[in-house]
Amino acid sequence: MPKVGMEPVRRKALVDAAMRVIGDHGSLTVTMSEIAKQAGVSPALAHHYFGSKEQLLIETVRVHLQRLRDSVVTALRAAPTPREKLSAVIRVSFQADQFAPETIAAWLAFYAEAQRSEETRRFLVIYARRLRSNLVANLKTLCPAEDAERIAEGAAAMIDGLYIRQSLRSAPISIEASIALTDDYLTTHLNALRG
Amino acid sequence: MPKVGMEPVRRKALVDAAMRVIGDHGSLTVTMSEIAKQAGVSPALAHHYFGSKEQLLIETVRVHLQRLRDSVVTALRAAPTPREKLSAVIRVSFQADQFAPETIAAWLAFYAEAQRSEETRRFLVIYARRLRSNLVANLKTLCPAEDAERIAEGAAAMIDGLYIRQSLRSAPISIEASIALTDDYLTTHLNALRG
DNA sequence: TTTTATTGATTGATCAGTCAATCAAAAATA
DNA sequence: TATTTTTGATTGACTGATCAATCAATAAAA
Repeated sequence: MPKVGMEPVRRKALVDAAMRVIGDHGSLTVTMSEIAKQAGVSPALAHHYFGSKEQLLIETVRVHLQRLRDSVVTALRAAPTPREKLSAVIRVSFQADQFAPETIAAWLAFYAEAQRSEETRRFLVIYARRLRSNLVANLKTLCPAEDAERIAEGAAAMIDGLYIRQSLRSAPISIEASIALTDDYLTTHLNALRG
Repeated sequence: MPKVGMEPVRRKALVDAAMRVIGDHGSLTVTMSEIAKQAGVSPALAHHYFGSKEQLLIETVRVHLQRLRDSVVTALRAAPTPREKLSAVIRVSFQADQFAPETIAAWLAFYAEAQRSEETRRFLVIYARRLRSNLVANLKTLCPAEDAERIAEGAAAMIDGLYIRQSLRSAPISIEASIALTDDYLTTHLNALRG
């Protein structure tokens, strides 16, 4: 059985398994056994590669935020104009896989975890900053800097809010509607500035 | 020591203690011992009155949502016009005690818990519906019903989003700024409808 | 032989929940 | 009023379950 070079394979499998289990469970109070089982290995192996449960969870946040970041970068490259880049940022936030109930449940759990884990908090802060800075940078080409900051703050809040509200699954709003609502926010406020 | 009629006193003390411990801890993974200690009683007594940890936590959500509701009702009564009622709803959401880091941490934990506890989820759904319906009712007097629904959705999302973003404590935005941002959202969108 | 991958078995800690016992106020009774 | 009974309040000690983490052992590749 034992083949050399399994480490990266196992690490990826465990990180993916963690995300899935956390999403299903809707909480970070998952056991190493559950995660390991989902990844098809023994709990001991998970400890072998990650040292502790906390490290595995931190790595899970890190990897998934990295993937999200890659999506944003790709989407930004594909959008030619600032206004289209703004829409692209919004669209990525509401991508199908991001909007899946288990994904939202997992992110929610990470937000809660950030209250205790400084490292988790750091990752989420970086994500929040990046979202904001992407919005501000493109807004600045369309309106004064001061307004750009304010509108970005509102848009970021709306994205996070729409996202969180999905987690309750009451009056669930579609991906399209969420995108439209946020996009409309930008359009209306930019128009208001022109008088 | 033992006096009769302690039950309501103890229940309140335990519910308040739970909220405080959860807020400090930033998570629902708190022990009955911690809560009981904070309330100044033995863990056994907490079990005596609430039966289980889950019941105590559910009661904690219920009580605090009830208090929030009372604040809203009072604020709505005091506001004379629909437009002022809208601002009142927004203002209550960002009240000083609501905006305290521990309070936000606690609500975040409850949102996460709602993924698993059907009863917790029910309470939060009711809160979300009530917020939405308060907004819609007053917006309808100022614009067509269809627009009212849309604007309410956006405002509710923005409120939740601004709230959640405070939990990361990065680029923290003041109470006043949060209120202003949300209020501005309403004003701008209502104006846009008038052409 | 040395190194890497892997696991079963075990340990130690933590915790929710239980229970029997205690204490004092209130109610009933003499 | 004095005495007994009942009841609510309260806790310390205990139990059983869960789980993260460890470790020694095994198996295969290098």
